[in-house]
Amino acid sequence: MLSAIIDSGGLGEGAAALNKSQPSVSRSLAMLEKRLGARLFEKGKRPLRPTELCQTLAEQGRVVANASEAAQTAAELYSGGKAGTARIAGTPIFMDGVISGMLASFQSAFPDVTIHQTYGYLPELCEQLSVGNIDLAICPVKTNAVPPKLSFKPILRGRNVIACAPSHPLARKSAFKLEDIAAYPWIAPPAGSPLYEDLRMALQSIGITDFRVSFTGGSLASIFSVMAGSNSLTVLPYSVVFMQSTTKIITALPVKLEHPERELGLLWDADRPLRPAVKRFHKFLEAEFTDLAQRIDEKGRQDVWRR
Amino acid sequence: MLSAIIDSGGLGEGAAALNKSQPSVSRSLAMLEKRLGARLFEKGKRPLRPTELCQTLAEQGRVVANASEAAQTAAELYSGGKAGTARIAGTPIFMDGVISGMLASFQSAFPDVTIHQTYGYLPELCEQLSVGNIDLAICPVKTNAVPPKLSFKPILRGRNVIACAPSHPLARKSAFKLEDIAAYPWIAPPAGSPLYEDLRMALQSIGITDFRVSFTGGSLASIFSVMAGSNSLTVLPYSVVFMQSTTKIITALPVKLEHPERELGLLWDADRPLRPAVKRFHKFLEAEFTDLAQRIDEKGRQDVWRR
DNA sequence: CAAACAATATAACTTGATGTTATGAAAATT
DNA sequence: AATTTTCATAACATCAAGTTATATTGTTTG
Repeated sequence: MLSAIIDSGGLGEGAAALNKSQPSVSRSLAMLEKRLGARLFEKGKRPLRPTELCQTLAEQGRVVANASEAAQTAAELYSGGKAGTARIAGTPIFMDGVISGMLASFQSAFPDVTIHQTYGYLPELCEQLSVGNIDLAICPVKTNAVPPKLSFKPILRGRNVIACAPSHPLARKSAFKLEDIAAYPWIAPPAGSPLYEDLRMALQSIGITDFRVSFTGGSLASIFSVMAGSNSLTVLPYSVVFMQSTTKIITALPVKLEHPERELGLLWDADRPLRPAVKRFHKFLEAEFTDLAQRIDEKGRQDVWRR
Repeated sequence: MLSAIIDSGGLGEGAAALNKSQPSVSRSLAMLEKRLGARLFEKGKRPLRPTELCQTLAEQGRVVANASEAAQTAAELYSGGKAGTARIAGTPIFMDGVISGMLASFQSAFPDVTIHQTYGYLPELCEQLSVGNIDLAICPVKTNAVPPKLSFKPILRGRNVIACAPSHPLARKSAFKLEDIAAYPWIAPPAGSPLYEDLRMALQSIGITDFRVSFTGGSLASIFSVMAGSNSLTVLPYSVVFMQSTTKIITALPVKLEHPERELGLLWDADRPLRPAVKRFHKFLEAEFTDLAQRIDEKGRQDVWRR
């Protein structure tokens, strides 16, 4: 109040700056003077002149006002989801292959939001969610088997493809027979992962039951490296392949695999209120994925399901 | 409040630290949470765990609390007269010769009090006081002619002596006749000063009417210098000579001069309330002078008025 | 210097945050 | 399961601080 009066050069204008009425400020001043037992503005001077004590107090007041304002903006940022923390987790391949790219643009849009990322498969994710260690999970889920007590929001239809390096012999042929595929070694996802099951199932669906696994257990980065330096094949979600379309590190073979009955989606604990930053990230992902889904559809029709 | 709760590790103890009741703090917290639309402490956890937002707000709160405390101590220092400003003025010889020494000890006792010192003679001092440019004047005043509208507090009886360097011929004689004095040149105080009148009057009182002025118009420091390098004499308040007794720069001749009908005293505007720092200085000077007066009396009886 | 103007102080009233004590509810501990 | 500790709620009192209307005071001006 004191600094407002001093800076604006009058009691009335100071009051206006504070969004208060003039009498209110006048009385507050009088009360403070009484409490201090000292004048804050010199008596009987009409361009109000602050006393020594008033200057000193006003200085501290400015500090208070600044901190108060900082607190308010902090609270607003937080409430708006523009600041804070979101603890997310998901299956490694999706996180590395799809989410990480979106994270980059989220971070540049909301630099004050801290993202804590961890990895896990469905059972562990559910556990972490209900314990409260994470806020949001991104995970493929069987549509008819959403875990109880958790909310699920599907964001992408699950569609797997056979992936290989762009330099792979099959990738360069315009057409090939399914039997040709069997000749190449396979990179298998980690044994416990749903993708591993997908791999078996997918190959079975196109008649391949006996396949040679040349590499297993690595994360996406390893898979990319191995694939680039060999003629290996693997099964990956098409979204992961799609996200790499600019880098030309990986490509999809035009083979129609059977769809697993799963959808990529967001999971969270229905009982826990989502913090604003989490909500913001949630919304962001949804938007990104609705956009992505459409682009995937188009490109997928061209490249993979063209026959 | 938030930082108190966090630091003391509990709502109840936090309340105690704030000198408030536990329910009061509890409710304030609840209201703030409602206003923010966000929790400040995690739900249903008994060692209360602050949320992210709470930590952020508590940080700003600490800033506010510190500034608030700083303001309080500043106000207390000010009210106690231990901080602030005192604008004082007085006749040059007294200020330089007597007050300056006391100022030193006042400053070391109250380092946060700023002293603004100026010089002037009675009419100007009165003007400055009533205009409000100074808070306190230290000045010899005719006891029966205290200026109207001003308060006066006498602090030292006016007694002038003939002063000279310790090396002066007269100072080394155990006894001398008054006629001997006439032989030496005189240092005269500034023409307008009361001391100049005193000089004339004093010499007249001991029968000297015709005297030679060798130096005039200088401040006390000049007078000391001139006196040290010559056989000059001058008339000074005994208190000024006394204050130099440790430095042995100057000494008083054992000649009884007629007392001027003036007393050194403090002057201030009765209509203006004295600021605490001024009051403090006022009190300090009074104490110093009651002490000084006694010591002066003793030493004066020995050295000057011994016959 | 009185009149006019502008700025501040006061009066009277309302409101809401914050204080209290008493007591209920819920986590944590034994 | 019982006990203890800790926090939340209820009911009420108080006071700072908000309001509008109006008086007072300091400054400016004809």
